Amino acid sequence: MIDFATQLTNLLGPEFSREGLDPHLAEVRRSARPDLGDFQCNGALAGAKQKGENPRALADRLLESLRGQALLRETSVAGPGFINLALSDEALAAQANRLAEDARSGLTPVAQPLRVLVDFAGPNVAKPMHVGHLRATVIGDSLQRIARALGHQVTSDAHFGDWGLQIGLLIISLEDEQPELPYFRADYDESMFIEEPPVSMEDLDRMYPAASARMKEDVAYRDRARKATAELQKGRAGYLALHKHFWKVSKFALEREFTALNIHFDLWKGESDVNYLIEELVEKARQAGVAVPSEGALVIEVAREEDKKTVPPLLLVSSEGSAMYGTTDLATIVEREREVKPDLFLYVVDQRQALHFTQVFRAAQAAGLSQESRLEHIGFGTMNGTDGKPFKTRSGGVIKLHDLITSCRERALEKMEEGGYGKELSPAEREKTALMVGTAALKFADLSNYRLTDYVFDLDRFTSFEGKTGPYLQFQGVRVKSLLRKAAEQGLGEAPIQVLLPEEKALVLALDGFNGAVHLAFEKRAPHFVAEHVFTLAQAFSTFWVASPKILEEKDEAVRGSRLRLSRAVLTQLELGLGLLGIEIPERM
RNA sequence: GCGCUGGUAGCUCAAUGGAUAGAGCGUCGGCCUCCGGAGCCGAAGGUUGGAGGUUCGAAUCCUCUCCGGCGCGCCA
Repeated sequence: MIDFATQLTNLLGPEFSREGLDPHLAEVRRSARPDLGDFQCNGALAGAKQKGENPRALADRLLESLRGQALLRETSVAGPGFINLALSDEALAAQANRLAEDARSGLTPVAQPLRVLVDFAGPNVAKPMHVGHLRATVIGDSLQRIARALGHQVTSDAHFGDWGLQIGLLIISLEDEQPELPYFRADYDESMFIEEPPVSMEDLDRMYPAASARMKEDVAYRDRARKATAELQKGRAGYLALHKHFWKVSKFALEREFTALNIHFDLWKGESDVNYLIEELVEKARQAGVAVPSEGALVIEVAREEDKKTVPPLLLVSSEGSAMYGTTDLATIVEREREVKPDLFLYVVDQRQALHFTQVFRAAQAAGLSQESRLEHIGFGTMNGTDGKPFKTRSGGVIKLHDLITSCRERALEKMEEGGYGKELSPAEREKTALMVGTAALKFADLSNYRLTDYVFDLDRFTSFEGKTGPYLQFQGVRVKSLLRKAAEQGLGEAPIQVLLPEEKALVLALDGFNGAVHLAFEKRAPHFVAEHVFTLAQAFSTFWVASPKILEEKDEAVRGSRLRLSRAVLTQLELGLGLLGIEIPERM
C-alpha cells in the first residue's frame, strides 16, 4: 500500500513535468492549515518562479486534470499559490481498511535495499557501561531496527573496546598486584593457562580508574603501560592470555545490561580481532607513500586545502610502535569490507569524536580501503543532570548504566503500585513489567530528543505515566489491548472501518503518516521522528477514545466493528512504532 | 586562537525554505451513571539570543556578534 502523501505526490508529479518543471516540486505533505485541506503542495510557488509567471495561475493549471479524481473531495489554491487538497471520505475509509489489514501498518520497504553496518554501543573492557554509553546504545539500536524495518540488510556490531593502552594499563596494574601469576613470565606458554580468571569485574572496575589516574602523573608508569601494549600487540603469549581473561569477564558483565535493555548485536567483534590485519595495513600504506614518518611516529596526512580548520594527521603507529585508535578503526574497515561489504557504515558514537572520524574516513579513502562517501559518523550530544551539567552521582562520580536501569525499574514499580495497577500480576510478572516500563522511560526520553542536542535527565519526569513519556505510550497500548481482550471475551467481532467522526478521520490520517515518519527517521538517521509520530498517534487515539465512548456497548454492529478494527490498527502501529525504538508494550501495567 | 555543536513559551523539548512556530510539564478553567480519568477539552504564555543579508516567503540558508557545551598527534 502507498500512503496518501506519496499517492498525491505521484498524482501531481506528471502535471509538473507537463509544465516542464521538476516533478520533485510536486512533493505533497500534511497541511499546516487543516481548515483548508488535508494535504498541501507548495511546488507551484517555486515552479512559477522558475517560469516567471503567476503562481496562482500555474497552480490552477496543475489542478485542472485532477478534478474528478476519486481520491479527492476538493482542491483549491490559496494565498500566494498554495495548493490545498482534501481527501474524499471513500478514500479515507479505503485507506483505513488497507492499514488495518496490513501487518506492516503501511510501512513500505525502500526501493534499493542497502547493506548497512551499524557500529554502536562501543563498550569497553574493564569499564562498566555508564550513562555515556546509554545514548550510543539506544540510538544505535533504534537505527538498526529502523533500517531493518525498511528492508535494508543490517549487520550490527558492538565494536568492543578491548585493545590499546587500556589493556596495557590493566596488565601492569595486575602485575603489581599479583606478580606471581604465570602470565608475566617471559617463558609463559599456553600450558600454564589457568581457567579461573585472575580478576573479577569488580577488580577491573577498581584497577582501571586507579591506573588511568596514575598514568597521568607518573611518566614512567605510562611508558610501562605503553610498552606492555606494544608487546601485547606483537603477540606476547602471557599478555594475550590475560587479554582473553579480561575480555571474558567484561563481556559477561556487559551482556547483563544489554539483555536488560533488550538489545541485540549480530556481531560482538572487538578491536583485538583485527590486530592480524594491522601489520599488512601499515606496510601497504607505507609502501604506497600514504603513511609517512612524523615526529617519530607513522602518520597519514588527511588535511585538505578547502579545510576551514586544521585537521591533524591520523596516527597510524606511535613512536612506541603500537597501533592507535585510528589504526584499529582502519583495520576494522578492511575487515568489514572483506566480510560484510557494506554500502553504508554508520558509526553511532559521541559527537566529541567527530574529528577522529573525519581523520579515519579520509585516511580510509586515501589508503584505498573504502570510500569516504559510504562512511558516516552519527554523533550525539550528552546527557546532562538537572543542573545542566554532565550527569553525575551526588559524589561526582560517573553513574553506572546498571544503576540507572535499576532506579528506572524501581521507580516504575513504585508508580504502578501507587496507581494500584498491575495488582493482578504475579510478583515475577510485576518485576518483569516494571523493567519493561523502566527501560521504556529511559529509551523514550532519549530517543524523543534530536540526537545532536544535549538533554537533561530527569528520572521523575521520564518515569511519569502522564505526558510525553515511554510509560504513557505503553499505557495507551495497554488500554487498547484491554479493549480488544474484552471484545474477544464477549464475542464481538470487527467490521470494515467507517470514518464517521472527525476524530476518526484525524486518527486515520495519523496512522497514514507512519510510513513517512519512519523513512524520514532513517534518511536523517534520527529516531526522534519515529518517537514524535508514535506520540502523535497515541494522542489522536486518546482523543478518539473519548469521542467514541463505550465501544463495547455500541448497539450498531457495523459501527462497533469498525471502531474495534480501527483500534486494533492503532495497536499494531503502536507496537511496530515503539518496537522501532526498542520499546515493548506489556499486556497489563 | 581555530573549528564543531546548541540557543525556540516559566521549565524540558519538537518543527524535510512555506500559510496562524507546535507538544509535554507547570499555571488557570471545564468534563467522571468513565470499554483502564495515569485520560480528554479549553485558556494564558513567543520580537525563535542579537544585528544585517538572500528570498515572493527564514526558527531553518549566508555574514557578523553574544552566551553555553565540546574538540583540536602519540588515550579510546
